[in-house]
Order: sequence, then structure tokens, then C-alpha cells
Amino acid sequence: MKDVAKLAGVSASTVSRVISNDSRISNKTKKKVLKIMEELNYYPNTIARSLANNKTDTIGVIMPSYKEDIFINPFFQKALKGISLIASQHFFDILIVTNHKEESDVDVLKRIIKGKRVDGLILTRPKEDDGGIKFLKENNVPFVLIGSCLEYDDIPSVDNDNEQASYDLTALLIKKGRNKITFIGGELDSVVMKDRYKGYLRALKDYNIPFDEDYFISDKFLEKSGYYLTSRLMSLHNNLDAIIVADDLMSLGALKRLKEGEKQVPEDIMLASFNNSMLAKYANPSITSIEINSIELGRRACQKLFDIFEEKSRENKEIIDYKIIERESTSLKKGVN
Amino acid sequence: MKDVAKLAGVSASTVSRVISNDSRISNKTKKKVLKIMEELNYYPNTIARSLANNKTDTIGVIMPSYKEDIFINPFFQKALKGISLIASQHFFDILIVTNHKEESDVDVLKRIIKGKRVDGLILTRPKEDDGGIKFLKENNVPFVLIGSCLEYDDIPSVDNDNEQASYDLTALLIKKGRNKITFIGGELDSVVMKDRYKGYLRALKDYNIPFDEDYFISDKFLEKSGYYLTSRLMSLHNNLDAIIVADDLMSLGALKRLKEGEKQVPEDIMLASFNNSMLAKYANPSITSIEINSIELGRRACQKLFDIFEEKSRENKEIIDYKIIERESTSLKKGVN
DNA sequence: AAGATTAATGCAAACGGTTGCATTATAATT
DNA sequence: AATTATAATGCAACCGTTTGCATTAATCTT
Repeated sequence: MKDVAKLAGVSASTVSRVISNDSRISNKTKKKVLKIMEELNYYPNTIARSLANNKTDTIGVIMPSYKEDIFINPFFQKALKGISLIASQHFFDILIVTNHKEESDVDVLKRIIKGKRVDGLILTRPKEDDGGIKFLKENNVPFVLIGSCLEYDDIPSVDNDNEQASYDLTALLIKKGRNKITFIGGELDSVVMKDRYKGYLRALKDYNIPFDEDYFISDKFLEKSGYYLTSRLMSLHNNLDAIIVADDLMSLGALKRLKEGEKQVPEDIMLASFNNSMLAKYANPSITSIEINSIELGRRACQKLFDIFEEKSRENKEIIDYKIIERESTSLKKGVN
Repeated sequence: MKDVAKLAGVSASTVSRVISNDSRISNKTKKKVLKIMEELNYYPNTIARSLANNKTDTIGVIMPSYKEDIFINPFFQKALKGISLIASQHFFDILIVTNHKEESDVDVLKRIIKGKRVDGLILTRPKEDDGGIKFLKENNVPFVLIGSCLEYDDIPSVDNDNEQASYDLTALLIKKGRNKITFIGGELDSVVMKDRYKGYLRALKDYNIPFDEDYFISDKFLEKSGYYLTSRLMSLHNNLDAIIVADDLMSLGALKRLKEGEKQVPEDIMLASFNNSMLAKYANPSITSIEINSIELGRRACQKLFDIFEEKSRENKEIIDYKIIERESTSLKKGVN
């Protein structure tokens, strides 16, 4: 910067003001300084700027148990894409925050925040707060949650209405004339899963469809879970006519089992699922699934974070639309896709 | 830091030395200072440290045309996961570098590097250099390429041997008795695609299998491209018995067309593809595909970057193993998966 | 016990910018 | 033309660390 200042015959302050587009600098000097900057191939040191003005132009993104995630959830990538789209419009970059070695989830937050590495955070925490949210609240850190948090309902967040989505999916099956509708769930400790369970029950109740305790069973989000849980359902109920599955991957397992059991999908048993991955689209038959629009989720979360920066007040909790993508697995007339 | 220093009755330098674990500090004071740090809930300002010692403990990751990528390539996420695994072991974080608004790909590099935001970069550039690589070389920036670059063969990189992979896949089909082997490619401007074409040709030649100009056709990496290119192949050659497809998504399109044409896979026509996504695994029939191990690609790239930091010399170019995952689409005996 | 080593700590100048306030140049007013 | 208002620039302190060198404390020699 000094070099630029010297060559342009001005002070460093002036150069600084040109960089930050200060209105008080005359057009003449601005042009001159910009020319010199160009000539010298000068770019300001971002780190030094950050130190001086306590701003990093960076947002941190924290993913849930990113390291452990054995099966790689496409949600991550889509949300990240949405986030990055908005961030880049605001000239911000994205720091992927990862636990260093043995570091706990709370410690990593403290390190990043107290270390002043980011201006704000986007996090995804489907479960209960482990102390991280508390820490962020106490320290007035701008942050947005993708998903929900049981302990606090006053934190800025974007989420799907998972309960309603599940309700709609159940209602769809009911309207197609099904009345032994079972549900294969994933890990039960997530809020998402609990909401889906609720929505399912509510729909059954609203439409006066019988519910039996063992209509609802669950296990991990794996294909094989889908497979063997379907086995169990089939042995428990010889006349079930619909299965809702918590994830497309699981639904493939279910589908496999149904085919082995000589059950026709959708004729004998209809299948519907969540997350609308490629797998649902390209399965045979293709599977009706809930599109949760992860890109939009990321986009809106990031937008919300900038709203917080700019102190625009908005709804604390934003609900993102989902869509039911109807496919062959719930359509009796052939050829629908 | 000053507060810590005062409370501990030492100077700021001493606190700093405790943080960086300087051997000259006595155990007694070290323990004392650490206790105070704990009590005050002190974490050092990362930005200030970076400014002072010109190190960010951050690596930048640049993805190819990340913004434009309409269909979201799972490669990104897997590579990122591999990178993050290694980075966190070294107490590094990851900056996702995105083009700000109208910013060009070269400009974003300049901004990040001259702005001293990262200690090194990992990039993925399947095409020719747009000036970015040149810039990085000229400025002695530590960086590793995932993929290859035509103009320079002396830059640190990790890559698959795409040529050999394609050779092997072709040879597999030949060994299964096929001798009208066609190839449906993706975008031709990528080095990856060119290498695959070469490998395919080399295998045909080695095994004395005839090649016809129009055995090889290509278009975008889309399902519908796979569909209509297969149509074309079928109309051009009524006795083709194998198709190699550049990507699983395209192969689904191909599969659909073959089924419509009443062709049995694998009996009439065998199908083999690249990238081994979930789609290949769960297609019906399941599709033989090349697993390129993207996580490992990311991991090794990151490892290589740290080797450069530590000035360990290594092979400049590292080749990552691929695997052929054989599935139903190339297996005449039933039941193989 | 005095001098010589060695270990532990402190001082102060960086690192490369930003910014409140003072100052100077320019324009407006009478 | 002198006075005042306003626009443009410079000065210098500051952001929170690190680190070379100087200094002081502790230990070792003989």
C-alpha cells in the first residue's frame, strides 16, 4: 500500500479510502490511485483489513457431524451451493469449519468465533443443543440455523415444515384409496423424524384411518434397513397397501424386498419417500418423493444471515416450501413420470 | 491477551509464547498462564496471528465453474470430504473460494492469494489453463491440482489414470466376447474425456477389434444425451453389442433407450460406465462402472499440499487407483451384483 | 563467591491496513 | 477580497498478535 501511496503521491490513508470507496476522495485522485494499483498489481491484504476493521467478509458453515457422515448426504452440497450463491453476491467467502482432531463441537465454535475468523455462521443441527447454540446466543454471534432446535424457538432459522410434508404424503396415499399405511423411519433422535411421525399420525387421524402401534418401525438411514424393515412389515401385516419411507435410499431397499415378495408397486403396495434424490427419479418404478429444495434452504439461510448483519428485522423462523414429486410408485395409470 | 498477561503477572510476549508452545517458557509460568487463559475464556485472535506471522492455517479450495454446475456433481462433495479429513488433522480450516459477482476465475485467485487469505490452494481444472495456473506458478504459491493440466506437466497434482481406466473397461468388454464396442462421450473439451477416448482406442487396437469413425459420439453429460446418442448408435449399427458411457447419468438414458428398443442388457448389448455413482449401483440392471475414489483424490491432494508446505519432495504427479465395479450390465450369469 | 553460562522473560518494533481528528485546498458567500 | 463553509487529504494511533534482541534470573564452574 505504501508503494502505491508513494507512486501516486498521496498518503496511505487516501489509498485506503480509495479501496473502501470513501465518498470524500476526489475523482481525480481516485482515478490516479486506481491506475497505480493496477500497474503495481496491488491487492489489499485481507487479513490486515480484517484486523483493523474487525470484519472478515467471511461466513462460516458448520455441518452436522461432517466427519462421521459415512454415507454422504447430498443435502450438504446443495445447501452449500445455495449459501455460496448468496454469499458471492455480497462479496463474501465461505469458511468450512471442521473439528480439529479431538476438538469438540462446542470448542470449534469458540475457536472460530473468539478467533474472529468469521462475521457470522450458518449451522445445521437437527438434534438437541450441545451447548453451541447457547454459546452463540450469549455472545451475540450472528447465526442462522438450517433446521430447528428444540430448546430455543427464538433463533433465526430456516426449515421445512416436515410435519406438514409428512401429512400431505400420507393424505396423498389415503386419497388414492389406501388404508393400511405403514411408515419406515430413520434415526429417531432427529427432530425431522419426530415431525414426520407426527404429520403421519395427524393425517391418519383426520381421515379416520386406523393406526396400529407396529405400523411405524425404524432404523438407520440405510438401504438394508429399508429392506429388512419391509420384511418385518410384510410378516406382521399381510394386507398392507402402502409404505412411507423416510429416505430414498431406504426406499430402494424396501422396493427390492417388495419385488422379491412378488408385490406389485404401485398396484399392491404404494411407496412414497422423502428427499427426492436422483435415486427416486431413476428407480424402477420411479418413486414418489418429497423434494425439500436444499439449495433454496441454503440460499434463504444465507440471505437471512445478511439480513441480520444489516439489522433488517424479519420473521425469525422461515419455512421453505417442499413439493411432492409424484411418480410411478403411487400412480395406478401407467406411464406417469 | 493483555488481560491474561496482567492477571498472570507476565508480559504479552510470554503469553504469546505459551500459545505457540515455545520451549523457552518455564513450566511454572506456562501452567499459570494456561490457567488464566482458561479462567478468562481466552482464545487468541486468529486474524491478528495471521497478520503477524504471515500464516493463515487455512487452505483454499476452488471448484471448477462451481456456480454454473447445473447438475451437482457428487465428486465435489467427496473430494471436499477427503480434503477436510486431512486438513483437520493438521489443524487447518478450509476456505471455499467463490467468484464474487462478475469476478473472473483469474481475478478470484489473485484476490485470495495477494490478499493472503490462504497458505495454499487445491484446485480442480479439467480444461486448459486460463491464466490461473500461470499466475500461481509465477508467484510461488503452494498448490495442488486435482486433475491434469495440458500446458504444464511439472505441477503437483493427483489424478486418475483415465486413459488406463478406459482401456481396462474396453478390454473387459472385449474379453466378454464383444467386438462392436461403441463409446458415448461427454463434453469433449475436458482432458478427462480425451484420455478416455485414447484408452478406448488403444484397447481396440491391442485386441484387434475393428473401429469405425462413428462408434464414438458425444454430447453433454446429461441423461437425455445418453438417450438420444444411443438412438443414433442403434440406427447406425444394427449389430452393436456393447456401449461404454462417459457417466452414470448418461448411461441411464442409454439404458432407457435400449429397453425401448427391446434390447436385453447385458445379453444383447453390454453397458459400462464411469464414476460409479449410486445411480449405477441401483439401476436395473445395475451398471458396471469405474469407481474413481473421489474421497481419496481429495485426501491425497491435501496430503500433497502439506508435503509442499513442509518441503518434503515427492513425485509431482500422483496417480490414484480406480476400480472397475462389475455389475449386471456386463455379467451374463444372473445374480451378480 | 565471583564470573561465566544458560534459561526465562520483557521491550518495542513490526505485520498492513483503518479511521477520528486536524489540517489544508477549494468553493461559496457577502 | 476577506470570511466562511465545505471538500479533500494527511497524521498518527490503533487493531491483537509475533519475534529479534536486550535484559534479568538461575545455574554451573572452579
